[in-house]
Amino acid sequence: MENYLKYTKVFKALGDAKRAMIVDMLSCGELCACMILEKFKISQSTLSHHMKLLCECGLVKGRNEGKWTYYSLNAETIRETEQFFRGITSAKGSCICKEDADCCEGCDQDE
Amino acid sequence: MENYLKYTKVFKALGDAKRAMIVDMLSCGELCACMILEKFKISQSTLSHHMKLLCECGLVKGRNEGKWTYYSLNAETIRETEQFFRGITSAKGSCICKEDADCCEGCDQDE
DNA sequence: TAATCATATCGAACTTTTTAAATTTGAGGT
DNA sequence: ACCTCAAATTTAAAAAGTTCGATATGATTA
Repeated sequence: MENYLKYTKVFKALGDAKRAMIVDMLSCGELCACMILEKFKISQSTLSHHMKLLCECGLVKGRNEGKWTYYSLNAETIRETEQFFRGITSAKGSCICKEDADCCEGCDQDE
Repeated sequence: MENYLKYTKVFKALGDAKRAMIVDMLSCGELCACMILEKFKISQSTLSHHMKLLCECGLVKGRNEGKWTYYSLNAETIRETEQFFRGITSAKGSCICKEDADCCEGCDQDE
């Protein structure tokens, strides 16, 4: 149940084209924030905000080195998210309506 | 590039706990809107709105039968979304920054 | 220890999303 | 034809998200 909390945050993070592109860029390997900034027509503060969201949902890790911050993907969250996605989209997955008939009663509390 | 358009819509749809739960419920098989409504503490109009979003992004299909509307998952979009996710999270995927150095220039136009 | 550079945070404007009540539509049933 | 029921749409209000300029922080450099 608390999985919904965790992974809808990840999906929300990917629900923005720029953030999805940033993830794509990072799939090639670690990048400095300034490198990412060069690729986009956004302000530095906006990028910082996006990176914060990506880090908070666990999809991205940040690492400080002197003045710079290097970002890279978090393989574990990626693996888990793919698993969660499979879980909710296949009958073999968690399938809450089978497990617990009253599962959705409190669903508005976790947002 | 237009993939970002398409799949960030899917992720946005899943970026809401209730909608993710609805998808989970539908993974067990087709359900009538009224059945889904019973599970949630939301109004009929709100559910209708959520179902519209889920259909518009391609994740869910609707089918009318008399007064009722039956919803089911769209296997094709699910498969494609998983592929897209793998694409942007693995170095073997699309990796826009390798393919096109100026790929992100116009990224704010597609939202 | 100032100045500078890379990021982060704050504050405010603007846009989008979420939600529900009220209404409409469209299909049966009486 | 009229009534009823399921679902969609409209409307409006509140909540959340996006963006950027200005400012703060914190590390290197002169």
